[in-house]
Amino acid sequence: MATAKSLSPEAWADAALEVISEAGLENLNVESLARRLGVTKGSFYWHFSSRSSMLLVALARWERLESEALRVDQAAIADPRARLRRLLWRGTDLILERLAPSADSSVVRTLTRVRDRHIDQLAALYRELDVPEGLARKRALLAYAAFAGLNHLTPEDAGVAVDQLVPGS
Amino acid sequence: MATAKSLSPEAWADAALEVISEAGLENLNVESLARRLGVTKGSFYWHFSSRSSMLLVALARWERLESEALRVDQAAIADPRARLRRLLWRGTDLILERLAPSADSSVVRTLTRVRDRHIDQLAALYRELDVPEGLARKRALLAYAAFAGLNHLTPEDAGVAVDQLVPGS
DNA sequence: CGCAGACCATACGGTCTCGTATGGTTCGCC
DNA sequence: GGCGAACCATACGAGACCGTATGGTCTGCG
Repeated sequence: MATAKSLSPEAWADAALEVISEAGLENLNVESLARRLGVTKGSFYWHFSSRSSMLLVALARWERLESEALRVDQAAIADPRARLRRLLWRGTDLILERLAPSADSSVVRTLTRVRDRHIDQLAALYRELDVPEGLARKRALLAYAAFAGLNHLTPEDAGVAVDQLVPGS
Repeated sequence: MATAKSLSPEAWADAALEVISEAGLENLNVESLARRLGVTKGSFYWHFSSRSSMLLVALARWERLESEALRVDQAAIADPRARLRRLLWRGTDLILERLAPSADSSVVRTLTRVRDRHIDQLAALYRELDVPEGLARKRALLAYAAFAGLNHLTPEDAGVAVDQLVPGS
């Protein structure tokens, strides 16, 4: 069974992010999270002072991992068009979608930062694709709106939408 | 004080839709809803058998009102471009946004119907604007993705995004 | 008048979840 | 060997919410 002798805060954060991705933030509760890790609440409240403090750690971890994964992902693609397409598909990230409807202020702050980074990155890509300066940001805004709404379409339809956001394809 | 002598199911449904628009579906609970209407739970459970049955009524009412309001709205605008622009701005409907993250099956069914109507309407408008048949539906899908993601932008940025979805403007 | 039913208040039981209290086990280290 | 801290189990209290039970009030109507 490989009974891991001890749990780290990161293990809890990762499990929390899994739950958020699968069932949304409102279904993230301490006891089911503990069960998922094979322990009980006693363990949770040893590692964290409250549910919300754990959420802070999980959010910070997600922001860091998301940013890093995006960086690596983008760096591995030479063609700007392919890079743009890849970035757009990240709109279907489930955690992003599940976090969006939250009114929690720490969630909102995190999402705002991530959003701004995404928009900036989209604008940079359009500039790299020879879209004139003024238009690049406008295109980025349109692309981001679609990016944020992609999961409301079927994957095939989402593909059709993404295609139209990649110039000359 | 104009103490309304009696409450109708529609009054409950309207109040529920307000709460959903303001605070989301997960914050819609019977007692606070009753307080908003100046009564107690006793009244609620006389009019409805359960919270979920009331939600069904509210959803049906929303779908009907939304559809009717859209029809009237569109019929009053002659220019197809203005009509398209107006339709796109409906993506910022708060109820639509607040309902989207729900996993409730009746909510999902309602939203699917509304979505399909919106996409069809977008496609029809693009055709009316002389966009070739095959492209019209593609444009509609892109427009809908953006439509669904508009509230993730500031109003000004949303305006910039919408502009790019209206041909020849 | 007086009754019946519509409409609402109040009080209660049940469930879920957070957080606390407290006790048990394991492991490094003197 | 024994001590202390890390780590976890178990049991409990508190609050939010759903739904039920039951009783009160008002109104139309025979």
